[in-house]
Amino acid sequence: MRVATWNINNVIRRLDLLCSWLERTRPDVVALQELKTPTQDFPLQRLQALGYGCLAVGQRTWNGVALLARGHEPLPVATSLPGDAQDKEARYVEAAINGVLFACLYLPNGNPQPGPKFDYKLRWFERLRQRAQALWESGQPVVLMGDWNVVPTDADIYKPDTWRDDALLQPQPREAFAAILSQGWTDALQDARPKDRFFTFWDYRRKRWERNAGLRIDHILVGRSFKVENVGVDREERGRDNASDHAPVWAELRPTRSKRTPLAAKRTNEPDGPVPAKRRAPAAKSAPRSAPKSEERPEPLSHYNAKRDFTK
DNA sequence: ATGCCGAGCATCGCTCGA
Repeated sequence: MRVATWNINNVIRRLDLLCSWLERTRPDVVALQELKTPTQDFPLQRLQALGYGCLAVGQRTWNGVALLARGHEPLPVATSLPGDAQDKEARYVEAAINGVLFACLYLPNGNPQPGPKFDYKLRWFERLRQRAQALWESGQPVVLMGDWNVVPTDADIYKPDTWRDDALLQPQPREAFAAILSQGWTDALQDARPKDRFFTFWDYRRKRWERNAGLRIDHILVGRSFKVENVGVDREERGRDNASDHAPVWAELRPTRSKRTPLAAKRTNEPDGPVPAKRRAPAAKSAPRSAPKSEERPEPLSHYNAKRDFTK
């Protein structure tokens, strides 16, 4: 299963680029952020024509998130992040797709800091931490992906000192990101290719793309039901005319366990954390990089996901 | 400290993003 996240920076303006990328790379599930369009203006028909079911949560001018699923209609689970009924910004959507729970998130940027926007970022991050904890404990197959607006370490930016006062590098959001990872999630890019340095965002200003002055702020976090087989950043998308300032981040995931294992894990009270190697499925060293066959995917859990409201 | 780019809109100048 190939999953991807892309801050598209206006889905209407970027629609031709998005469709071209979908046709070339054929991801199974895509998380989009910064749609910058009301839900009713989301380009549903163009994406459906490419075989994608869509769940969009839009908003005029700013924000907006969507989940796209090739050959499936995403089953809505949540259209906002629990924990603050006053928060009206379209930054979170969750759906069950072919038996896997996907969250698409657009974390507040937080600049300038300190200030009310940074406070909002920290509160939002804490709500996300609690949500991620609940999803981890559900035992379901889960993938969290989006624009997290956090540079996890100084190795994830071209020159940290020029950004030292920026909200993306502050200790508090970095600690919040680390706290979510410590629940047991795998940071797909970091885990699969720890020696490589990836950037996912290059500011339009100061020729930062031309200078490869980038940041890694778009992340795919994978639950214990999957092994990360391959990852990448489609950098060429950032270099195109009329491009978003972010590039797509993708990961190839392979189920690690049988369809019953999440429930078995709950019965045995397995503690949170990485799954011991002996309990993983055998490493698929010779496995092809293409998407797994349908019979290798987890059993659909729609009967479970569709009826359970995770927002309560 | 500022504008640098790209975009929206209470549009020809401001705000926002990151």
